[in-house]
Amino acid sequence: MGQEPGRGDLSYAVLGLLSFGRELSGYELKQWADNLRFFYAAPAMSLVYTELARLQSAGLVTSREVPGEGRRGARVYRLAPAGEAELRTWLSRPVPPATLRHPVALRLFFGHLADPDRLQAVLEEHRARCEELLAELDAVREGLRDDATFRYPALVAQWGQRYYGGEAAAAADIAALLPLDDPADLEDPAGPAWR
Amino acid sequence: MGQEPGRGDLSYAVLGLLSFGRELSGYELKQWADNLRFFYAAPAMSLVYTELARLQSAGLVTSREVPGEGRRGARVYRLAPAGEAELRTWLSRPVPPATLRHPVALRLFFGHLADPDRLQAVLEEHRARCEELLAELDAVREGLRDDATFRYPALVAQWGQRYYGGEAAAAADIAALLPLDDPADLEDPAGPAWR
DNA sequence: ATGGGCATGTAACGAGTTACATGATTTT
DNA sequence: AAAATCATGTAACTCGTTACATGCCCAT
Repeated sequence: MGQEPGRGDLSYAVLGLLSFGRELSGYELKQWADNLRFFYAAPAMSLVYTELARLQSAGLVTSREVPGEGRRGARVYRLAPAGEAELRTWLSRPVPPATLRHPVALRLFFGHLADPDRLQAVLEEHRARCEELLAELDAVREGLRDDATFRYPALVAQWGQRYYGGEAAAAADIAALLPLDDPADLEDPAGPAWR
Repeated sequence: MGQEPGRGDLSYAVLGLLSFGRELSGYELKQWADNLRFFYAAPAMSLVYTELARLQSAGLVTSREVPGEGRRGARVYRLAPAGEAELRTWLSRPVPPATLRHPVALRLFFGHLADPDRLQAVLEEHRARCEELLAELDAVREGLRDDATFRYPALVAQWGQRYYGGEAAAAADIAALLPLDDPADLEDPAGPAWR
């Protein structure tokens, strides 16, 4: 009896990364999977390996040994027809709601307890982090450009730039509204600084 | 020896919800906690109860029985001084990175495997969901208006409207770019439809 | 020789969920 | 009479994580 494949989205992400026509080792697949970090939690190394084993025993991927010239050999995985079929049905199934865990927003929610300077620093840190991700996304898009195979990943990267650009701008605008000692700041339903 | 309090942010969220000066039962606290859903996963009912018990045995909250007139009595919780101190030190500690799990983006990433109509439907569904949340946030802000106690929560709600407004717009703009059969769509580094 | 990249896995743990269990009171 | 709301809790489980364990090859 084969291992059940995990049915979380991350499971399908691992499978999906094999759908671009490349054979990948677990190690390589993990590098690719790290690009998911912009919009989804990247799977841990250990998860990639356990997931690949599961997918293989479910018949969704095949693997073969590649003796390494010089370096250590590796086991590389390839998407099986059953795996592609599984991916297609996955894409036709209902999409779970997006989940966001935004520790900065959570802290802002309890801003009445925080040192105003600290709150500023938290927002600024967040803004800076978003700018970093923006730069990383630039690099990703640069690497994806001109390869039609990755049109959809490139589109997602483009979406990500918009997303993190928005986050950075929001952090800056909110920082400009603090400290919130004057309740009048909130009178305009759309807020004073944007819209 | 008291139970260790959980050290996840959700643990502090439960504690923080008692920092607005109200005494709350576990049940009531859960209603309040549901407002966190816009920017953080709302804790399950069962978590609220177990967390309150932990917080109490750690001395961060106190509780008392309230006999119910007519309806069933309840145990209500109040923030203890040690709990407020704990919240303040929490707010001074490093903020973990935001984590986003965006199943729609994940599916778009593997768009080359999907039926184009299905992809459109997924984006439209996401857009509609964002509009719903936008409306819910309107109601939340309406309820929070005029109460200076909740200035920061109101600010977060305002941020949330900006956030979900951006998400809805992005979903619509991306839908307009599909299907991605012409790689020329991606030639402009900033994208054709925005910036 | 030290550290980093390649390469693979196991074991323990954690933070949270869903499912289950119970029961009064109120509204439809 | 049924369904919703108020009210509280336990138990099982899931989806991951971090920590641990191993070992080769290459550059500094």
